[in-house]
Amino acid sequence: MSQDTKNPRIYSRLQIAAQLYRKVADRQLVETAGVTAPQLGVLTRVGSAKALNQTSLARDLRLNDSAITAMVRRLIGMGMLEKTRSESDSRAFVLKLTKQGQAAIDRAANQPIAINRRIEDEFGAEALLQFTEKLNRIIALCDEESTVEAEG
Amino acid sequence: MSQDTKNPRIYSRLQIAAQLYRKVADRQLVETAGVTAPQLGVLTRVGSAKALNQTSLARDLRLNDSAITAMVRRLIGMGMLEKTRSESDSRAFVLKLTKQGQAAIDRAANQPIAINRRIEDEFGAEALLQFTEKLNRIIALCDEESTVEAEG
DNA sequence: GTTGATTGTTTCACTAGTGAAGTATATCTT
DNA sequence: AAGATATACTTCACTAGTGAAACAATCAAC
Repeated sequence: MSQDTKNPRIYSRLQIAAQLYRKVADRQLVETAGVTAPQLGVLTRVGSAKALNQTSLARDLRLNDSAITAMVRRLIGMGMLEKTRSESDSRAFVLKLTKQGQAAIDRAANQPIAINRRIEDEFGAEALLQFTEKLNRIIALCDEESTVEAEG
Repeated sequence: MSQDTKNPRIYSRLQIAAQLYRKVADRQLVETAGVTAPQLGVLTRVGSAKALNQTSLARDLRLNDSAITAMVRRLIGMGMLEKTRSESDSRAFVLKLTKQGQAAIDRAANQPIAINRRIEDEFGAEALLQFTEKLNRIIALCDEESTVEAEG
């Protein structure tokens, strides 16, 4: 009835969906691959790049630098990742998968988790595309809104 | 090319959209109302209920109890919320808004934040409805997936 | 070739969430 | 009425993110 019941609906639904999806995906991924979803995201990106540093990784994943610092620390602790000083730039590190890290990616690739399957099947290719299109639109609008604030 | 590029797309887009949306909404809300988006969510729910306890609040917001414990502690510290032992059940607390808490809600209601406006306008009523419908579908599928795991 | 700005990373203090384990009170069951 | 079970809440240890401030290395300008 108030404006409240209209506006927050999309915001809070989005938050709930994202949180729940992460929770379920985490549970299934930890089971099959031994890593969480965000961790797999990092490993995958590192694996598909040659000589990636943390700043680029942050940009790719749209996280800030300190999130990456923490993430990388954890993954190194788990023996999934290695970090060596870059030869060309001695401020930077070069990230590399360990055998274990690669193995985690492989496990995840070989046994795709149920929830992803489920959502894909339910939605179908077209609806999926349409949906991600809208997510991209939201991302773009948030980006605009940020830069407007920063400038104005 | 691999399954990787198809599956994670929706998951990671959803995470990025939710995170970014929260970030921008937080920034704007803190400015206008002096609270974050999750905090406003709690205040709003408390304000619209008569005699709410923490467990019901947790259910309503789809959070677990410990998240509520922490959230409520913060809001009490900010002087937005009050907590008194329930008369009918002495395990439970009854949550109530302070004048300050009500004022925060009012400010948020009177000056709706830009990003919500922006997204609503861009999408239009119908697309918005369709979009939240799909978010609800994801939520439902995650719920199913959880109960399947728990039982099976 | 110093000087100044930019870049890569870390640290710190914070919000916000999860899950497991614990404590107290209520509620059944008999 | 006692004992078992359920409910309300807290605590703890954790993941995952933000933003601001610091530091060192690099790059541009002069």
